[in-house]
Amino acid sequence: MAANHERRPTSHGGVTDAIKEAIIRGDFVPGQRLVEADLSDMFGASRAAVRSSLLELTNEGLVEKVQNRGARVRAVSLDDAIEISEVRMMLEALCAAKAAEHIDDDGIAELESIGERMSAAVSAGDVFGYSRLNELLHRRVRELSGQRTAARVLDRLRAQSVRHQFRLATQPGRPSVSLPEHLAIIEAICARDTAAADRAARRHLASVIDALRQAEAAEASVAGAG
Amino acid sequence: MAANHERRPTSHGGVTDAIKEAIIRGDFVPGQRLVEADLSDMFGASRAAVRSSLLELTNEGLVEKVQNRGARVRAVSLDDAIEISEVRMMLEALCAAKAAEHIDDDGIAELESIGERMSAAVSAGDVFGYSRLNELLHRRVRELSGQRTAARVLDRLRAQSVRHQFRLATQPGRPSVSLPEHLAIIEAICARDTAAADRAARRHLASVIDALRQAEAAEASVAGAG
DNA sequence: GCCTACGAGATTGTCGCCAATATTGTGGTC
DNA sequence: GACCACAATATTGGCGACAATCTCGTAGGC
Repeated sequence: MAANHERRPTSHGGVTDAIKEAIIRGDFVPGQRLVEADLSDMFGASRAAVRSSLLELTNEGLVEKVQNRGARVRAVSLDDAIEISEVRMMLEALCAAKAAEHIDDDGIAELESIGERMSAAVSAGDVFGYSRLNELLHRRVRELSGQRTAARVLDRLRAQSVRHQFRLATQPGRPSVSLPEHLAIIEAICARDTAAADRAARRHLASVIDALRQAEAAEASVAGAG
Repeated sequence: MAANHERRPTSHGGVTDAIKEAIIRGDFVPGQRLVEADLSDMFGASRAAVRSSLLELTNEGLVEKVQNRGARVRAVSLDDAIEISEVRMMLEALCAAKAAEHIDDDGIAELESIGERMSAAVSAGDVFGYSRLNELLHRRVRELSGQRTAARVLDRLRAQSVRHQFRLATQPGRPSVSLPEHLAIIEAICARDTAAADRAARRHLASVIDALRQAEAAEASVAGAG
């Protein structure tokens, strides 16, 4: 298993999405070589299509290419993840504030529904469901903000850091820390309080960075002890 | 002049840079169609090279491609420019704060030198020189911050908005508004005052957004009167 | 006179081949 | 026994040609 990339997208966009998904899902691990001919067989596309897809994904920060030495899945270090989270802190705060400004009644109902489902998922210990709601919440806030420039950047950064994101989500005790932060963001946006939304988003991302730093420290001590 | 794109880069990177420069310099105007065969002749490269360059520049937000309908130079609207400036406000503030944290004596000397030259350029009415120093200052702050993720994003956004940037710079009276803002950023960073650097960068970008909005209003009234 | 269907030209999308470069394995020499 | 030069292989980079698609002009029909 872990490999059912046997569609026939043939064309550029399809191959790009397929490879992107495979990287995000973890079918291709960080550092793994991506040989054009192999991908070409795997997805049933021409080498040219694979080639342009690889170029596009390089621009998105998901793969790294070296002249005449091929492409590999980009390995996002913990330092990179922290940098990404710092940028996200700024931009998610911007989007949260904008969302608070522009939100309508339908949006409020939707966000509140997401909040309730998140609480339920955490109560039920449904880590995976909570993780998906987490992603949904962040995406909806980005969309509701109407700030497409920031949304595009955040999309890319999120794709780059899914692995760290997921590791954090499965960390024991993490959901009970992040849930109230998420609820605070929802509450602020639904109250149309831009300043509070900004602060809540900042606090949440600061907490993410803290958690990453702790993971870094834990890993270092394990490495030292092992 | 306005057209001496007759190098022979042949390879991908060279063509990409050449087209990018041509767009940034204004040799290709917003909305202009970019026909692959024409570019291929113009730069002496194969169509495949031009093609991959166009794809890369699409990802950078400098050109827009439509399926089977070709590529055009992206026309960045005033609304787009304001969005971009909003994102820049967040990220330049982050970089300024980080720069204030990490800066060493050499960096301080360099920034102060840039500040002095900016003052001199404004005194002398050297708009073009001031504009170049402006870009230099922002770039050095990005680099000194050590935040490569933010720096990469800012690089792209800046390339997208050069046209608006330039129009602002040539607006009469604008330098005397932006100079003290720039000097405040330099002073805060050199004093290693992260909070002040953050505020100064925010204030500067807020002023840019204001200027853009005024340009929007002025244009609307001209359009209404004409 | 206007609308629709068709066709010629232009432009992009895709593919397979060949050359250039890096990597790996082998043999020889000190 | 280890190091270096060289050749074989694997992989990427670049190019030209062909097919698919779109645009625009033209002719025919209502």
